[in-house]
Amino acid sequence: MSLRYAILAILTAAPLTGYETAKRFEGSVGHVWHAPDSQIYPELRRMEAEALVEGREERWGPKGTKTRYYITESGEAAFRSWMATPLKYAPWRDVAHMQAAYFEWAEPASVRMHLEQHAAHYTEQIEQWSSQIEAIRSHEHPMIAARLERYPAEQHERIVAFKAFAYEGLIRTAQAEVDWAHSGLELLEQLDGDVPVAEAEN
Amino acid sequence: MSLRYAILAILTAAPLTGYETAKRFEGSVGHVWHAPDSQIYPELRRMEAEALVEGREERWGPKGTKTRYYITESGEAAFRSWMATPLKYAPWRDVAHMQAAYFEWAEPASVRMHLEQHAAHYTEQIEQWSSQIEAIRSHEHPMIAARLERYPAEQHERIVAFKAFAYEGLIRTAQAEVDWAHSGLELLEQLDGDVPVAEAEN
DNA sequence: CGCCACTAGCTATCTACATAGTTATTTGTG
DNA sequence: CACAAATAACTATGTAGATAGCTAGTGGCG
Repeated sequence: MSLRYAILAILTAAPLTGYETAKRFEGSVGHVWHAPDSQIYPELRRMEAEALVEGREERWGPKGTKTRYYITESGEAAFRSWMATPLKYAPWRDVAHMQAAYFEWAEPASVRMHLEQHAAHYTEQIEQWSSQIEAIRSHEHPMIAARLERYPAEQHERIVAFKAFAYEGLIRTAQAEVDWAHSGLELLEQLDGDVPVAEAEN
Repeated sequence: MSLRYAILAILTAAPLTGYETAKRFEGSVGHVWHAPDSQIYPELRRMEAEALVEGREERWGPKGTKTRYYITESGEAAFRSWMATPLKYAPWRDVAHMQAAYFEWAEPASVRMHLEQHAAHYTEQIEQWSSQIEAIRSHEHPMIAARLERYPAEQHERIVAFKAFAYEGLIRTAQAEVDWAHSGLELLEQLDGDVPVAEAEN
């Protein structure tokens, strides 16, 4: 159900075609929420059936047509109501930590590989999120620019502040993952001394 | 596919019936990995078909029978091979942070509710994981005790260290979530001054 | 002896999501 | 003009997982 609200959220900034929506989920929004186009097209049609969005046919060249989806009053209301409802937190499921609990079954070199991979993955995420924050704060981010144009100036501070805040949270948790991986590498050295770099299996 | 390896992991400590396996995923293991019994029974049968586990029929009272699953050589090999293979990190999908990015659509009281809920949720998780760590370090944890009995004393340190390490990672990230929520409450006060507690919708 | 909680095992349905296609049109490049 | 790349929209299949149900035997208690 969250995909629906993610779509409503980006449609509050600008009306989009299915294709454009999918591109958003591949690009900037994809750093926070990911969805393939095969989910987006049917979801948009379901949302239209429920009158949360309105699809308007547009000419596309001499022969083709495309549908641009506009958020409706009742779509905005649904989004607002979701924003006022407590989230339910899903039961835990984290492969990396589950696997770490059984590291005694891995070669020390594999443990090192996993921990280095973990740190590298989250370090890269931090870099991407950080550059998103910069673009948001400077209003250079195209989605933010489009959004700010639609809303009165007195709301701009809030809009920018909350978006930056969301990304800051992702960075905080990612940093905790990196720190954890590093502390794991220290633990590994303590247990086994200098561990060689793994040769990859597969 | 990860459920399969989570099951193999706990079967390395002791052979279990489907029912016992499901109970593990409700209880202590459930703090790291969750799965309902409706997934576990068919998965165990698939694993038996692939010879990763061996099911042995046991008498259960005068009339009933139950099946106890034992990990096989090839099951251990599959687990070890998984432990040597790099994980693939799934694309990001986090409802709480996605929602936070659009907090300008919520009443200040709702924002406060969400942030307080977020902090409370992860604070509770931290408490549960902390008590797990204590039980692991003191060898009081029943799963750990069973496991240590099966493995030679020189491996005990590794087994305990990695399990505690895994939980420490969960605690670190959860603490980052709590800190983030608190920084959000500060931001909210900065933007709106004193915000009243929300009345729940629904 | 009747009742109930627990143990045991299983099924059915639905949604979310991943993966991997297909078709056709437009637009820019050599 | 041929061709590639991008745009647009859609489908099909499979797995993971959530939710909710079912049947039936066991063992203890009043």
